[in-house]
Amino acid sequence: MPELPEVETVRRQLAERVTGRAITGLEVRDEKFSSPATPEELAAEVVGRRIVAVGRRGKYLLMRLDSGDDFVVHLRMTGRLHWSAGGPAGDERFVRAVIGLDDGGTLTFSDMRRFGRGWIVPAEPDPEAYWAGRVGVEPLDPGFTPVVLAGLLRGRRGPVKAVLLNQALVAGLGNIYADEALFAAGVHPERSAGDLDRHEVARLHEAIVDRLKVAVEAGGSSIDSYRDSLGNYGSMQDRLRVHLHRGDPCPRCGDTVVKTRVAQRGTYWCPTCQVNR
DNA sequence: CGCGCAACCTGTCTGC
DNA sequence: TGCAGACAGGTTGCGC
Repeated sequence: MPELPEVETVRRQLAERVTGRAITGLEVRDEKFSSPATPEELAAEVVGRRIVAVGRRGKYLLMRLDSGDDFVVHLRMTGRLHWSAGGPAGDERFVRAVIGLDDGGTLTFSDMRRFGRGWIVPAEPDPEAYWAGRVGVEPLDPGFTPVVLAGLLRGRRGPVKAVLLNQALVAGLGNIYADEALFAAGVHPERSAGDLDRHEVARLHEAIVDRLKVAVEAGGSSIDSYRDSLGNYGSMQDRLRVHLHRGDPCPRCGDTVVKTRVAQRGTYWCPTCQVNR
């Protein structure tokens, strides 16, 4: 499922290919894509506009338009944004929207489960107010430090994994990289967030940054449906240490990786390396 | 405010 | 073999 590394991979590819292009058409094939706005309302904001930059906030992909507005796309679980030099691409059954570009290229949004959306965050009056309640610190920005992480964990009694999944606190971690970061840090996913000592917080901070950086370099994890914007697989799925590895030996100690439910999510961890003290 | 949980979807897996 | 139900998980919204 697309998390920060997958969205960042798509962002980099699109930045190279669509920056400077004008949007010549928006064909919405599934009205859920633009909802609650109508397809006509969304098209009115994007058609004729030029894409001046491609950015990212957590798992949100942002195409900055020359109007100053952001055309935001969220892939949710099974969304794909596919760029092609010619016409629409991707699995015809699941194509939800087709964006035409002035060089003849096409961005095709497909999404089996129909959770993904595209919408406008207007430049006025205050886009930051829109993001403030949704996305927290960017874990690959210099502003993400052990002290900042400690502040986010402080006073919270819920499981530390729930904090990592909360986009309003740390932006971009999902179920895959939360599991991987907790394993790399040697922290049990159900540890009460506020109970971590400063050494554990430091290890967790380092693990989050490291796992995300490695995953970005690997082009993300292609589990189930994820492909990048050129239709290629990532390779991080081959380097996951515990996620999806129930029953396999822990790569560190050899004990058996287990799967339980934490924060309403399937959670993979090592009972020896991640002790809930 | 913090936390848990249902809902949104549909293809695939699991168990009887 | 077939079919019902569980499962997958990012985000929103509601209830306590």
